[in-house]
Amino acid sequence: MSIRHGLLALLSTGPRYGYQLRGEFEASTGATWPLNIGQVYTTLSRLERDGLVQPGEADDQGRVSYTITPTGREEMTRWFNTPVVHSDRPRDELVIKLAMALAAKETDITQVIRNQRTATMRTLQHLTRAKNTTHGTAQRLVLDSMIFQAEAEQRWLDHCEAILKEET
Amino acid sequence: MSIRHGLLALLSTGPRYGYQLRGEFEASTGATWPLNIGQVYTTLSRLERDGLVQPGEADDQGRVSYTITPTGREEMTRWFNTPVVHSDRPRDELVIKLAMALAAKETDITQVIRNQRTATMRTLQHLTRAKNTTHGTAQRLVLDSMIFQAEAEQRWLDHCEAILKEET
DNA sequence: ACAGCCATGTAACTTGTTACATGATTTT
DNA sequence: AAAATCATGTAACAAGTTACATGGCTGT
Repeated sequence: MSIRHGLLALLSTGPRYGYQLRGEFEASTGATWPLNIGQVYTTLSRLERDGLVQPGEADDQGRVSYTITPTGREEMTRWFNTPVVHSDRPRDELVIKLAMALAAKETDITQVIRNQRTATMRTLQHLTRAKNTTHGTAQRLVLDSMIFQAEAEQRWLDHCEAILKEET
Repeated sequence: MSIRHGLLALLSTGPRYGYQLRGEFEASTGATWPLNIGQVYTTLSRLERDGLVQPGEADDQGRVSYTITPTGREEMTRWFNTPVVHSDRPRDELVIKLAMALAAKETDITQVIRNQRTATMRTLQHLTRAKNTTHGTAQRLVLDSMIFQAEAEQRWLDHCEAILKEET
């Protein structure tokens, strides 16, 4: 529900039309999560369906601005006040993959780990380089989060390799 | 595509029926990601539709075992050999939330951070306790991954607070 | 008799996502 | 004139998820 709530939060400071919303969303998250413009419109329709936003009249250039409703504002506040918990999160594909490699007695599990480490290493390099071309605090924090996560992943991969070696 | 590939990987060591698959999946991931039994059947149907598995005849107790096809085996190998990259991953709700709190000039952004830190702390305690009742390497590695991630999250939250204070 | 587990399956829904169609305006 | 950007929108689909219906078997 990230995009849904993200757009809602952007609308909380005033009406916007679709194209503006994409711009502001990407200005915050940067190249990390590009947002397909089509998705903005589908999401806005669904927010409207659920009574969280309301479209206005099209202006002289055919642009339709959406306004947040009181219900929408409530929902946004609820979102900000409710922490993201562990069980809300989607299944982590990498973790499933290693767990299944173990269960399926994949012979090459250490190779799977090494492939992943190489890829994550490359990701870390991209992210570090990207930090130099960052504008604004939000973008920077998003990048830092990715970096922290990638580092944790590297540590976990090392840890997995160590434990698997132990078990031999 | 975690469940899809996960079930495929389990089937790679021999035919299984739905209920067995859920059991083995949960034996690996533990209480971390419980798998609704209905989802096993919907996923199996979709795997069949895509030619990756094939159902056999129902046995005397009405159980239908699925067998992986050559195409399915290929797909599984491809999965294991392809590292999970950064851009495959779903948007991280917490990161979006903080980025949007900044963009929306949420006054209480530090409160959002503090709420999250408390919740993550509690998660960490649960996870640490859960480690004592863990059986098997896979379950242990899954839990360790969650712990590493939660710790990275704590560090990131501290980092965010520090940077926001700096900017005042 | 009844609770609970084993076992299968379907219908309905959500979010996310992309491909496509359409046209106005702006820049080169 | 052509290319790029601004701008809206729809159709179609994937994957995940749950609620529900159904029935057999097992233990108390």
